[in-house]
Amino acid sequence: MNLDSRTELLNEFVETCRQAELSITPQRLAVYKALLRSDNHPSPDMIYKSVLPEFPTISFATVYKILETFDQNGIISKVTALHNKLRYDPIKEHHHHIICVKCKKIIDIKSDDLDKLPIPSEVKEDNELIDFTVHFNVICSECRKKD
Amino acid sequence: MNLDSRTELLNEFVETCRQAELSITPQRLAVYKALLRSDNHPSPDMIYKSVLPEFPTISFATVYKILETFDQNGIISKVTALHNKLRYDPIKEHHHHIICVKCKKIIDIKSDDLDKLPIPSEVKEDNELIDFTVHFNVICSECRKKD
DNA sequence: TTACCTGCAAAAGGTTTGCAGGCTA
DNA sequence: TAGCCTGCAAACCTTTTGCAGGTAA
Repeated sequence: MNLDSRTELLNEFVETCRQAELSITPQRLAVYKALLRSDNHPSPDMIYKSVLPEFPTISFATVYKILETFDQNGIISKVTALHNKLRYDPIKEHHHHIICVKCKKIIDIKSDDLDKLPIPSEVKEDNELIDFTVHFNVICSECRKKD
Repeated sequence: MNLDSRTELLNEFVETCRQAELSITPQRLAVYKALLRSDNHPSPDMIYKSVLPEFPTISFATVYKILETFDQNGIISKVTALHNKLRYDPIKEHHHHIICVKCKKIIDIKSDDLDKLPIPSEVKEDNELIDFTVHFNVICSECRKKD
């Protein structure tokens, strides 16, 4: 990432925090900078280690809380909502998933159109493609009712 | 699932086990039947609870081992390879992911074609769509070299 | 000044591992 | 019979929670 776009993103971050009424603490800034620095979809412990040199007193719990806050406010996002539990699929036919980000319910969808989606050349360039699925992240009707 | 297709799948299961030189133990059969019974992409503990009435002595570790074995032999599959660690994405532009199922490396892909994929009507029917991403599950070149 | 935020520590939750004994093929 | 499979228990790893003190606005 070049300097201009980093500065731009940092300004945007400050603006987003103001709008969301989030304090811009040194810890939050450090975590956000670590995220900008990263290029590999970091896990909380990677962020923690990356922040540690410039912030030796930060705690693991704080990193978790900050990341969750950022996610809640649309500043960053989880790569998958299904990170906290192993889920198995017995169906072998090619299909796709609707996933409720709140209750983690998973619904299958079959769609010929989706099955035929264009596979970008970079996918097969260096990798052995096993399969692909489209994940539709939603809030399901039950969870909407609860809010 | 109707009886015919259940019987068919069970026969297929037996055949797959033979080909993979897997013993067909009562425990494995019970777990497989529980998977067929399920319609909600069960987690290991859901499978465990589902098997328990007909198999009160089965252990949690066995369920995990059986599910892993089934996955390794293509009998079932994980809904996401990223279940064992939270991963964050700082990029807000719409994009998609190449995921190595071995080392869990994640690579971004941008593609206008993928962004425009047809969203099945059932997705928006009852749910509030937040976003969607295509997950390309691969074995990356580094991991292939290791094997 | 006040509500929000951090840091510590402990707990919780999910998954993996090692090993001894038992069962399938 | 031999090697694979199970069940138990403990360990491990990640994530969450409660609370007391500190800090941003």
